Amino acid sequence: MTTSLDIAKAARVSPAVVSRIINQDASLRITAQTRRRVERVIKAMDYAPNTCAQSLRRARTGILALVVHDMTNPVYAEILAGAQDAAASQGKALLLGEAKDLNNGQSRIESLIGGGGADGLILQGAGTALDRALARAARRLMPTVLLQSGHARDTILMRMKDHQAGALACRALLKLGHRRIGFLGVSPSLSFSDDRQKGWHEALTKAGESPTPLMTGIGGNTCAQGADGMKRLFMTQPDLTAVVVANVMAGIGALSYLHDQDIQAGRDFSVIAVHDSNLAAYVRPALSVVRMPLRALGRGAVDAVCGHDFHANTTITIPDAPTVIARASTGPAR
Amino acid sequence: MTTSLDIAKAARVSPAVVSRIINQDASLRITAQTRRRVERVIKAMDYAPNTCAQSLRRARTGILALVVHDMTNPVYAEILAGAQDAAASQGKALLLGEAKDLNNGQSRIESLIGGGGADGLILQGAGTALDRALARAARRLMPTVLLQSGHARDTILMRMKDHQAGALACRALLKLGHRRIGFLGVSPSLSFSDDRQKGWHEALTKAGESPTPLMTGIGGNTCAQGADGMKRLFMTQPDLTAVVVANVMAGIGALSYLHDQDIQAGRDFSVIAVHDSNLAAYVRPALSVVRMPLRALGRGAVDAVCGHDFHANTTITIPDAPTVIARASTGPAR
DNA sequence: TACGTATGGTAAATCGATTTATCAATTGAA
DNA sequence: TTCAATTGATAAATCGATTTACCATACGTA
Repeated sequence: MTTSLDIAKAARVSPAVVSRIINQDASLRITAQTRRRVERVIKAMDYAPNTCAQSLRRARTGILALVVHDMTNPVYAEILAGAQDAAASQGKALLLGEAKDLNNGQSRIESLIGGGGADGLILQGAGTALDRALARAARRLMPTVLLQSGHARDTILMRMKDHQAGALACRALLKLGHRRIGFLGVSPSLSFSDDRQKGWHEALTKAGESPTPLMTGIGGNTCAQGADGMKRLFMTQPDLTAVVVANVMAGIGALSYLHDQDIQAGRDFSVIAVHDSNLAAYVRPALSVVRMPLRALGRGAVDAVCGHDFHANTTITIPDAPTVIARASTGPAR
Repeated sequence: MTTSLDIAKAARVSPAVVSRIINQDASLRITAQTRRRVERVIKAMDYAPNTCAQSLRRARTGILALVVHDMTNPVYAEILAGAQDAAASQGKALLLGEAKDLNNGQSRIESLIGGGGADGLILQGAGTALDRALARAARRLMPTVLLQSGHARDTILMRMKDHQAGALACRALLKLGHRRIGFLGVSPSLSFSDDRQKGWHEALTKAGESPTPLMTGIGGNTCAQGADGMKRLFMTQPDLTAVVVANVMAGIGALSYLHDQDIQAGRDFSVIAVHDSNLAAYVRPALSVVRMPLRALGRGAVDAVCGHDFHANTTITIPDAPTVIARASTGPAR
């Protein structure tokens, strides 16, 4: 590898000059001639500073670690895309990890986080003991943001308006005349799912209904879980005419179950899910949704971690309001 | 941050001992007592070696760079997941980048790649000038793998059996009695899409048909592009009774178009797409597909990059054969 | 006693870039 | 002419871990 010393020798200057030119040190006074000479050598030898040496010296790497719980899920992929987007504009790179690969400090990403290999950590959907251990290890070293759920001292929790999303979804169905409206959550242990459920509960209550636990079920965040959840919910509560599904993938799964039962979504039964995805628009019947600011969430996390004003032990809620997008899977109650 | 010197002082040994204990140097002879003392201090002070210093000294980082062309696409997300999986078992971490964020060496991920911040590079769907520049910058420094398409000296091209996939899809339709079978590619500039088309072409020709360019169209890799492509294909070639779609997302889009035209997929018209996705099984009608070894592709790329036997300037084809999964979107020709 | 050989460690160079303090030479002013 | 200030750079310390070569001391043996 070409080093700054190689450049320095070839350009007949000291490594200090090379470094200061590359880093645009304004206090460096040299003749235009010398500057040109060095710049020409840098280009000719295709020199790029060794980033490890740089990071060691400067004590920052320009890398942010992001750990997610299943990157193949389009919903989380969207958050990831938002984070990547913001990272790129902040001049940072993203180190990506799967929560399931965490291994008590043995995995490479954990060593990197524990050993100053990243400038910040974003942890999505924290919940397990390993998540907690990672957050604990990171928070002393670098700004740490928990996305959507979880809590640990000295970190920021970043969330969306989940309560409002649940309420909006439910109100959209109420407006169509539905009264018996069920709820399919992601998982009861996840606070954001819980908040959506509370929103649903509140909207129903305000409308004069009395929601019961029997009207709720677990739909997960995959099509398979959603189909299964819909089936179970129907068994316990056959009189429902509509349902709020807390995750769009589960919503698509719910639609598939209805289709297989010859129940026509949008006419015989209504489904609305939380999170948009371009998929929701292309399944048939098209799935009505409450769009959430997923990209903004990812972006916000990166900005918070990079920002000079990192305030630990706070909760940040992305201000963008959830918006209802009515498609064919919702229709008037009969 | 705690350094090895801090540990050394607290345990009354030299930093050399600390390092050699942590790295399990077999040639280190010390009393069990000393070893315990050091280990206790390491644990008590929660010491983790600085990874930048480590990487600088050892000239390897334990990081692999992976640059993709749209991580929100479930198909590429699957490759990503395979890569992450293999990386984790190799004890590596993944640095993730979007091709669209490449910026002529200005982005952080490019500096890292150019400056030895990664041990290898995997570039998915290379095609643009920036892709080429990145591959050129990387290949001297580290093992570089191009996934699915692209070419650059001193790199490995890793691909799947795309020709076979196209042929299998087409043959599945032929077996159902279809003769007028169209093809919706991803983009003509992508070699893997082209190979699938060649497979389709060959299968049709062998069956005694004479495929023409008018029977092909562009479907991209999103639902929107697929719906649009299906529409155009119908306009130019209204006598088709079935179509092979080169990408599953585009396939879902095609289904949506058919639905909106009151054409019942599986009965009036058949659709089979390349790539499985759990979505394909949950749209209605369920989409028939040719499943490709996407995870194996991602895994293979990581293994190739990490392997001791990196042979540049070769093409590796993932041996797993594509398999047809017949669902409801394909049916007998009428 | 003298010599070889384990035993239990340590000293110091090194990886490559950054950065502060410093220095020689030149210019300008009094 | 002499002192101060500016110009155009450089020397050397530093970041933190790794690793090679080496060094005391104690032990066993002839």
